[in-house]
Amino acid sequence: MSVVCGSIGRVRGAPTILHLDMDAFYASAEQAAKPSLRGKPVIVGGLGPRGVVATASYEARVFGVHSAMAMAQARRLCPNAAYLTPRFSLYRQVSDQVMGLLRALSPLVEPLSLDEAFVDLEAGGTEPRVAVARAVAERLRADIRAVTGLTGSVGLAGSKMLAKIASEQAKPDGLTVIEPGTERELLDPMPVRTLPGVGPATAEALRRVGIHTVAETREAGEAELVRLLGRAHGASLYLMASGRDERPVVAERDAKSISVEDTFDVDVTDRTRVQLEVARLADRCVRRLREAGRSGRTVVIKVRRYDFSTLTRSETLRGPTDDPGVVREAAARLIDGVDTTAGVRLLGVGVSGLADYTQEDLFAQAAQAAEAAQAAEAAQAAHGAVEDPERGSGAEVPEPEGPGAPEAAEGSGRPRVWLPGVDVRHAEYGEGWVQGSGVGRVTVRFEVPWSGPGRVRTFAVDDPELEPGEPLPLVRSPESAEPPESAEPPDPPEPAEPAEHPAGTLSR
DNA sequence: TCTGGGGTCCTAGGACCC
DNA sequence: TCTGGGGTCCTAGGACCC
Repeated sequence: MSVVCGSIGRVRGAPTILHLDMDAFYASAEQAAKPSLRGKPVIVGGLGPRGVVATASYEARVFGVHSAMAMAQARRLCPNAAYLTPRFSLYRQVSDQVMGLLRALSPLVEPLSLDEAFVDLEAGGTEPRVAVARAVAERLRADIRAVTGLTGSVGLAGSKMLAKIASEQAKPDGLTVIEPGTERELLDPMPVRTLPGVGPATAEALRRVGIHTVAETREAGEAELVRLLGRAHGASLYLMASGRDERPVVAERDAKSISVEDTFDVDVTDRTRVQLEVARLADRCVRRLREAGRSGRTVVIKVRRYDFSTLTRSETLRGPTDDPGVVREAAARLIDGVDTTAGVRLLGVGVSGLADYTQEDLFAQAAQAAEAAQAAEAAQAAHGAVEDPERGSGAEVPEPEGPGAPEAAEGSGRPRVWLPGVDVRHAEYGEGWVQGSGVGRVTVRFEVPWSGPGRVRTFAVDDPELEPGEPLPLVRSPESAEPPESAEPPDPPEPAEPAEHPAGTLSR
C-alpha cells in the first residue's frame, strides 16, 4: 500500500474521503412533512401527462417504481401511491442544513446535488485512521437524523469513486467503509456499469466485445479501451477499473452554463406559439442568470421534436450579456432557422460562456448597443421605417394562460391551481397540504411534521379562506416549540391510509 | 399516455491564424 | 507556387449524472 498521504490526489492510506447520499431524499422529506404518508408508497415527480419520477420512496420501489421512470408507468405499477409535485424550496432548506453539517467536518465539501456530496475529511483535520473516520461518519449520520429527521447513507474510502460505491452499498441508512488495499478484490467482480461514467451506451459498446465486469475491463488494457471509447473516456475508464481515482475533492465550482426548458403536455405546432414560448424561456433564463450575478456570451436553444429527436442551435455574441432583449433576440434568430412544423415537445433556452458581471462586460455591452443603434439607423435610412433602438430590452414577454402556467394571480378571475403536495393554510383549520383536486374542489389534509396523521377536508378551489402556505421545518426547533396553532388535533376516526382517490389523480 | 429539468464533459469538423 | 502542421474558437451532437 503506497502511503503518500498529505499530498493531494495521491492514493490514501486511510478511508478519509466521505460520500453522503440522502435516502430517497425528496420522498423521505415529504413523508417527514406529511405524517399520514409515513410507511406508505410516495412518488415525487412531474404530474403532467409527460412527467417522470424524480424519487420513489422505498415502499414504492417494492412495486418496481424507480427514478426517471415515466409517471404513467409508475401509476400502472403502483396506483395507490401518493403522487406529489416536487417542493424544491423545502428540499433546499433541508439540503442547506445537511451541507452545513458537512462543512463543520471539513472546508473541502463538494456538493453533487441537493442530496449528495463528497467531503475530504483529512483536509478537515480528521486523523487518517479507519476507526477515527468511522466514528466521524457515524456521528454525522446521527446529527443528520437529529437536525433534519431524515436518514443518509455514507461511504468511506480512499477515493471518490470508491466512497460513492460504498455509500451505494450502504443504502438505506447505513455506513460502508472500504479499507485501502481491498479495493481490487471488491471491484473486480462488479458489473462495469458500477463505474462512474459508464452508462447504457458505454456498457453496450463493452458488452459487444465481451466485457462485462470491472476485471474484464481492466484486463482489456488502456489501448483497447481508448480504441473503443475514445481518448479521454477510455483512459479514465482504465484508471477507474484499476481502482485508481486521484480526482481531488473540489469545493465550490462556478457554474459554466444556465438553462431552462419546458416540455409541453401536447406537442406545439403553431409557429407563433413556438416563438412566444422561446421568448418566455429567454426571459426566465436571464432572470436566473441575473440572480446568479453572471452574464454569458453564447445563447443556445434546444428543440425536442415530436419524435424525441433533439437539436441545438447556438450563437456566440461579441461580448457577455445579461440583457433580456439581447438574449431574446438571439434566441428568436436561432429558432427562425429550425423547422418546427411537425410539432415540438420541448423547447429550451440556455446561456453559456459565463463570466462574472464585470466592468469589461459593461463595455462590451455598450459597444454592442452602439452597434445595434447604428444598424437600426442604417435600416431606418434604407426602409424609412421607425425602429425603436430600445425595443427588445424592455418589458418581459407576458406569461400565457393555460396549461403550464403557474398558479393564477389573485383576483385574476381564473381558477386557482392546487398541485398535489403543496402547502396550504386555511383560516380556520390551519396548516395542511393538497391531497388532490378536480371538478372545482380541492382536498386538503390538515397535518404538520410534528402532528399525528391529520384529517381531510374538501373545499371549493376558490375558497377565500384557503391560501398557499410555506414548507415548515421537518424538525421543530426548540425556539419554535410553542403550540402549533396550525394543525388540528389528530383525528382518530380518520384512518391513515391512502385517500379514496390517490393524491393527484383528480388534478389537471 | 414513453421518455423531466438541470447540468458537465468530450468529440469532431471547419474557420482562421501563424 | 504548393504543401503542411499546430493552436484556438465556434458549432453541433452525444453520453452521462442526479
